[in-house]
Amino acid sequence: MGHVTLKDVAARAGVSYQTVSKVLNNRAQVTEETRNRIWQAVRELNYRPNVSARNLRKQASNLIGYAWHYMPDEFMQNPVLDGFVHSAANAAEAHGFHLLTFVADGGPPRPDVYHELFSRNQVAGFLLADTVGDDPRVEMLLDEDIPFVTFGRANDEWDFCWVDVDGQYGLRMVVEHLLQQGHRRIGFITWPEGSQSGAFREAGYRQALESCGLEPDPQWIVRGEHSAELGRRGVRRLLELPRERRPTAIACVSDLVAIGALGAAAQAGLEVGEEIAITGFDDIPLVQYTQPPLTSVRQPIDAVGERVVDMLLKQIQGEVIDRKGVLLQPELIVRASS
Amino acid sequence: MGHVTLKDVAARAGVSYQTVSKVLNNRAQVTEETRNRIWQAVRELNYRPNVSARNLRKQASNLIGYAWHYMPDEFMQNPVLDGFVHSAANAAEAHGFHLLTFVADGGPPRPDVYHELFSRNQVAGFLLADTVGDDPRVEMLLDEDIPFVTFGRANDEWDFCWVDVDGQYGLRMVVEHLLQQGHRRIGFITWPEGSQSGAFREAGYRQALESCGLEPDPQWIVRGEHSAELGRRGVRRLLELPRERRPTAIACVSDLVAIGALGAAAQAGLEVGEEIAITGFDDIPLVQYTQPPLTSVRQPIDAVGERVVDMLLKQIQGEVIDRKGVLLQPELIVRASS
DNA sequence: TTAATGAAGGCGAACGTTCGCGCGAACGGT
DNA sequence: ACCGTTCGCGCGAACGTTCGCCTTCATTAA
Repeated sequence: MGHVTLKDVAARAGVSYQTVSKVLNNRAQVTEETRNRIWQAVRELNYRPNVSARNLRKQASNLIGYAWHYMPDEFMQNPVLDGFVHSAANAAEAHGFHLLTFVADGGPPRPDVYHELFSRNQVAGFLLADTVGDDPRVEMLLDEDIPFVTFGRANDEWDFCWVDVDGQYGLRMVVEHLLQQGHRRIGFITWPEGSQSGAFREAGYRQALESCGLEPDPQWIVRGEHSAELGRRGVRRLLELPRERRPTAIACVSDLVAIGALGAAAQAGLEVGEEIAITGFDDIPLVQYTQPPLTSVRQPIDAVGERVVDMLLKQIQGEVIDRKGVLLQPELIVRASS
Repeated sequence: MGHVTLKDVAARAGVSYQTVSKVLNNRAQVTEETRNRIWQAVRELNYRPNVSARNLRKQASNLIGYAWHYMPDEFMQNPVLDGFVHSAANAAEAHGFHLLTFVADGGPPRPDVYHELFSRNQVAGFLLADTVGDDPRVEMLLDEDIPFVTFGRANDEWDFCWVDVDGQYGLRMVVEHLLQQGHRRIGFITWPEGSQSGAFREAGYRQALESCGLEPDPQWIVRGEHSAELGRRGVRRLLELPRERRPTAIACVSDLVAIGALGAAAQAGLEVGEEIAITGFDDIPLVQYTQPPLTSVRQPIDAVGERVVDMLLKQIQGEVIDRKGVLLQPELIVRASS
């Protein structure tokens, strides 16, 4: 048989199909007995509501759009984002929503892709990751009053919902840990200026040093595009410094960078964890297996997914959001590299 | 203003709304002039069709389900699958379809998740990756006559659509290349018996050796679960063999395994590429940057995505599929490790 | 007895499309 | 002038829901 509809169920239960609908949605005043009859018919016929019909009638959608920002030239996919999508999808499914993922090569997708999806009523809102400072997508979504939540902050002057992990706190923990290990000259290999999360992490680095009365030598900071190569280059450059200014510990802005750094340090004949300390950020699964295992900062990625979906669904349902920005605290994972 | 519907467009163009629909779907007999009027009204009002209404009426869906099989404990995500999803999503979008991704922790999702999604008319069909031999999902989908295509083969006795990369050919190329480099004792580090794609690759390994008159020593084959650790263990074990039986080249079943092998060989004081050859499979982006860069086999992943979507859409539209199984040929990428 | 109350469930309409049929006008041929 | 044909477009219906209102009937209180 083709599709089972409300009418089929109603016929079998001996009621009108609208009543069946009400029972299924718990907004019915019916006797216990008819309710049971209806549920039994539902089970016997294996009825499943038609999503399109429901969405059409309710002028809604049970889909959440997420642009999967794929970069084939990137050396390694971003496990943090993978974890984010996964937890967000899980959280959404718990509320009867699903993730519609669309893709874009190279840069982030153009705002009109979002607009199109929304105005066709295909999705009820969006989740954004890797936003940039003045992200045109955020601007458009805000303008058009389309529900969305970002993972990561953007332009501070815009008033929208975001969830982020406190990178400043994360790096402060890292550096405080290194200081506690006795290190006094601590390098930092990071992204170019202009990166917002880079700036937060750098602030944490400086803050920890300064609260200890130390001023970071400008030469201790090496910048470059996100890659393992940056880590290698950074270590080489830091090791070239004269002995009395040479860092004994190096904090890296990400695990990927730290992996490069690990390699370069080993190549330079240094035993990481003994003669030099190296740390990462993100705690990707790989770093448990590096030689030596890497000290890193774990992002509470499941919590991020839940909060993000929670806020988005509230927006979609038109509720007021009490706290538009949510900052979650990461966790320091100390391993043998420091 | 709220949503612009066909009626709004029709009012502005001075025609009935059904005519607008026909014009937009190119099934109208109308004068050039009214067609233009209608299109102009569409543009002026920025009309976008309502997906739910369309799907409801057409008894269809513009979504393709894909279960994103996430394994947090896995050391490294699978870049091949990422590439697959990306290319499939791209191909789908070119035909007005989108990917609905749902998730499952640990193992593959239960068949009833698929069934549910389909019977609610949420999706029109499915894409499956990492299928296993007697995959219960495949069995169910076949039983229920739900459109789907798999990336990778399953039980040979079932008659369904699949696209796969010829791993046997891939490993034959690898081993032939190694033979050509003068190697005569070639090891193979692979997955446990029972893995289907493992079996194909192993067949290629054997075939190449045998066509050269060599018989593989059983000790040259090391098996274990997919991990970098397997590579390390494999190399150690192979290097323990007496000198005259010790392989001078080692083919690994995947890049991940090869990365472990690379590390263990270096640790044993061997210069990879000179004193020993090591190869991988998949050509993940990372292996361009290993020390030394890894010889690998590149899967034609874009082609896979396109074929898969193509076959699925044909099924959805009820066309007959001429060739149910498609085997695509990979490419050998020779780098310094061999 | 009667009117008010409330519970149980039916009914009509609407959400925005697509699709087949039908109708009037124009047109060409006899 | 008449008839068949084609063109251009309108009309009604249907897809499967949800939602508010209405009807029916039994119960209760005055």
